[in-house]
Amino acid sequence: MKTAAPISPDDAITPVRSVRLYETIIEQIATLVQNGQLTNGDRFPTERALQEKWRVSRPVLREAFRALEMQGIVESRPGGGRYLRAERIPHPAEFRVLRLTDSRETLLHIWQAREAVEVKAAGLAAANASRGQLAAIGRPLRMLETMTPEAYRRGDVNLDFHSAIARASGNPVLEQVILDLLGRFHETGFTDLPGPEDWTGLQADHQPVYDAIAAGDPGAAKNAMAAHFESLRRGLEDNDR
Amino acid sequence: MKTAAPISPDDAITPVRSVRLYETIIEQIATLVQNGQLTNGDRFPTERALQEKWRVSRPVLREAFRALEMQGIVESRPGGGRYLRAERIPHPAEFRVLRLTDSRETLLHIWQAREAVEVKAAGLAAANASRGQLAAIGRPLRMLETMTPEAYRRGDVNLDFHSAIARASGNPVLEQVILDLLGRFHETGFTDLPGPEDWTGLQADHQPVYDAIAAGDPGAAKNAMAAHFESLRRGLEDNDR
DNA sequence: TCTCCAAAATTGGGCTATCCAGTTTACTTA
DNA sequence: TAAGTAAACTGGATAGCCCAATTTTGGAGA
Repeated sequence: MKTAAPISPDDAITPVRSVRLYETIIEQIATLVQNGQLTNGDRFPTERALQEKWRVSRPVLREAFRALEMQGIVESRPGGGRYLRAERIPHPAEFRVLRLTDSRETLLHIWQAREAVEVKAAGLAAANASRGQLAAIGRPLRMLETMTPEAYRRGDVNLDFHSAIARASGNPVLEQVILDLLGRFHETGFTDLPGPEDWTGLQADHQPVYDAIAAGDPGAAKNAMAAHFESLRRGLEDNDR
Repeated sequence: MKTAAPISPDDAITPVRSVRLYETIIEQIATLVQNGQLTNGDRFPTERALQEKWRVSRPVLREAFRALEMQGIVESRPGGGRYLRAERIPHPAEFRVLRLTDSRETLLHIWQAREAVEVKAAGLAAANASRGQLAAIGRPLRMLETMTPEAYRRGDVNLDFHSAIARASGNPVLEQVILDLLGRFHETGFTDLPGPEDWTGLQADHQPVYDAIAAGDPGAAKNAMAAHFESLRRGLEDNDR
């Protein structure tokens, strides 16, 4: 077995991999969207129309749409046409799905990513937060004092605090990234980070962040947020789920 | 219009959406992998064999494999068969790629988000990058020396550099976030950041990042990446697309 | 017996033609 | 004018075919 390929000793050469027709079709669709000829809710031309326009067979067309369909980018309604369900067609590299092999490892990865964006957001929030946004950050902090275990278990308090800061950053892009990561973090089922007993510890972490933002000190805010992530990191590494 | 459906007043009930055949095939494949009948480098049965086994047509089979192929889960070799390129088949929900909904945000917001996450990635890459990953980072750097304006305009060189670092970070979550932001950044049409004339300037920015990663110095790598973002920020603020 | 090479079988890539079941659209009729 | 029905349209799925690339096979020659 393994009669050895004469070329590509350790497949570092790149196997040329001829371009598949369905890939070029996806690019066609992508340019269609980029040019603005098609926007979010729009209906695609019919298979038969596109088949003639791009000179490919229906099966190929369907392969391309299937791939996009599974990404939630297009929606197919039998008898009713196809509809665009995204603002843009992602870059091919983005299609590689995030494969979560080990859930504990994944948790750390999400944590790292969250730290990067949330530290940044804390700094921006300190510089930009309005009165109302500041209040939104302080609210979950005060709720921490008078709270039932069930309410805490729902994890909303912690989530509210972080998403309020994300919003106060004044950067919608950053905010969306943070919200997405928060969502994934909660999906892992890791709702009770510090243990339901020491909310005081959580508050001890959150309070300095709030104070620094309220004081309008970006450097201090970033440090406080970084310290918060650092202090909980150990708990993540030990605790098995 | 809208003769009103007795059920589902505002279609929140779920439109049943009949199951597509290719989806069931993907499930079949998934169980095949789960049962251990197929492991990572293995070769799939042929289209003809599976077609008979599962009683579906070839096009359906191909749609399923295409979808998995685009995720990098299977590899198709014309004349050579199909191969499994993953340890497991992700849950359907995981296939949804991270997509930020609102696309009309300023370049600066994306830039800020990129900085947060890419500086982090640079630090991780310095600590974790393998030989091959380091080579992948250096490659676009060398291409910068001998390049036509057209090739540059395509923006791939810059994109390759940044996505290589993202991958080298060893954090798939971070990588996905970065790829998404890179995609959005390019979508804005802002391909020629520093102007096609001073590639030397771009290289002057990129080189220190590479050097620090190659040296395995996380602190230096983060600083170099931060400097890179800072040096281009002004250009972004002035130039109105 | 072993090596090397060409012919044959295999395999994925792709196309055409056809049928089916929902969905729209258009037209007829009350 | 409104309602109902038939026709046209659209995506879902199949069958069968051809092609090019890759393997496999079977010799022929050393």
